[in-house]
Amino acid sequence: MPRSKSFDESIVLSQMMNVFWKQGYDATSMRHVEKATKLSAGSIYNEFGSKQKLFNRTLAFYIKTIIGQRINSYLQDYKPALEGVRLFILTTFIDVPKEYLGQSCLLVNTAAELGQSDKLIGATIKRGLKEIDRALVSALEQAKNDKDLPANLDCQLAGMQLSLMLPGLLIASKNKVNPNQLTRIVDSSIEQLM
Amino acid sequence: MPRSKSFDESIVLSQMMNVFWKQGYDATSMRHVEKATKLSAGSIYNEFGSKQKLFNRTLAFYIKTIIGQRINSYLQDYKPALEGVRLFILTTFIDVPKEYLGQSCLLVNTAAELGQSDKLIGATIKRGLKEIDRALVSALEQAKNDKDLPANLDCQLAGMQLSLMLPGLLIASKNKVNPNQLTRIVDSSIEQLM
DNA sequence: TTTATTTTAGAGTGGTCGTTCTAAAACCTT
DNA sequence: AAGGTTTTAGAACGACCACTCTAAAATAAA
Repeated sequence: MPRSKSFDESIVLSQMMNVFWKQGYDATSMRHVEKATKLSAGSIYNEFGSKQKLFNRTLAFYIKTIIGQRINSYLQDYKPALEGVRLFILTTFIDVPKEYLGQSCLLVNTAAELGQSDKLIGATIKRGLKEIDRALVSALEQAKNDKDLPANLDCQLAGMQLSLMLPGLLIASKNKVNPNQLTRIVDSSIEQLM
Repeated sequence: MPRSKSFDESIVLSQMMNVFWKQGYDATSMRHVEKATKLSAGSIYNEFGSKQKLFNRTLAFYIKTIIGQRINSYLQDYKPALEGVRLFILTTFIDVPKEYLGQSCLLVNTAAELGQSDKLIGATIKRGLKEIDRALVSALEQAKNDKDLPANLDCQLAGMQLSLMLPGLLIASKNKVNPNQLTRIVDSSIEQLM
């Protein structure tokens, strides 16, 4: 009978997530990955097949855990729903868990870095972006039901409008624009929906 | 007396611009640059010193020419000013000159790819972003003077809000979101200022 | 035409990339 | 404990990276 694996996959994925998140796809070499996971290249290739597939798995893991958790916290049952929307957006660039601070968002980073140039990864990106969008829209609809937003608001449009701000917020925050200023922009964007 | 150079700098810069614009900084090797400019590595290093400096010069050239031209066309004396603002934003993802189609914006791409990780280039990015912001704000102020925007509008805030949309629009457009939908978002964002 | 100076082409540098290979170590069943 | 199988570590692979070097070609003054 075979020897059993010595590593826990979700731990490894979360270690890889940190490396890719900090440095991006291209700038992260397999040497970096080896170091971060304390596995050797052989084991990694055995398990994941290629750097591309490895990254794709990592990105999917990120969407499921990091983004999924924020969706759960702020866009699922948060009351009032509109405040949840606000917090969801703000937490893209403030109140980031200490260990991830300044790393912005892996999904958006990747969307900007790789775009549709890589088909496999591109599909994962698209799925992630759509997930955010859907959650935002449904939270806005909830807020509309709660009479916090006007009855004639096009939530689909408003949701896309808000999700469209995320990349800009991340880039601005990366370039050291004052977070208070960014918060004011978010607040005023939400107010304009009312 | 020395032999004179056989190339025109602004032609070379515009050739380099195309390569970097299409592929990004990391993905572009000196071989690519050699091929695009039809110069050899030696000449390029003679003239620019390093890949980093070369890219920085190219990015500055892009800001001066491509972005500068769009600022001139739409944010300087365009009447009505508010329509100029609208067109400036829309032309980030539609009506792009054929030869640049689908390349999105080199400045924003770079801001996302390199962020503040490279100091030299980071400074150029910051300068470029600020230039766009300033031009947008002053066009909004013009529109306010023309009574197309309410007198109590905070143009500074509104300008940042609009410029913050640009990265998101580019990423969405890169990921094949319907341009008509994006146009509707831009229009509704501008209407919300009124 | 000669001479001084610069630009040029392109081979060559050491280093790092993603990936593969190999053989020893580790594990589970019998 | 022995045998069969897998995982593992780490060396090794060819390819390509940014960059440098060298010597020939090109130029413009004398």
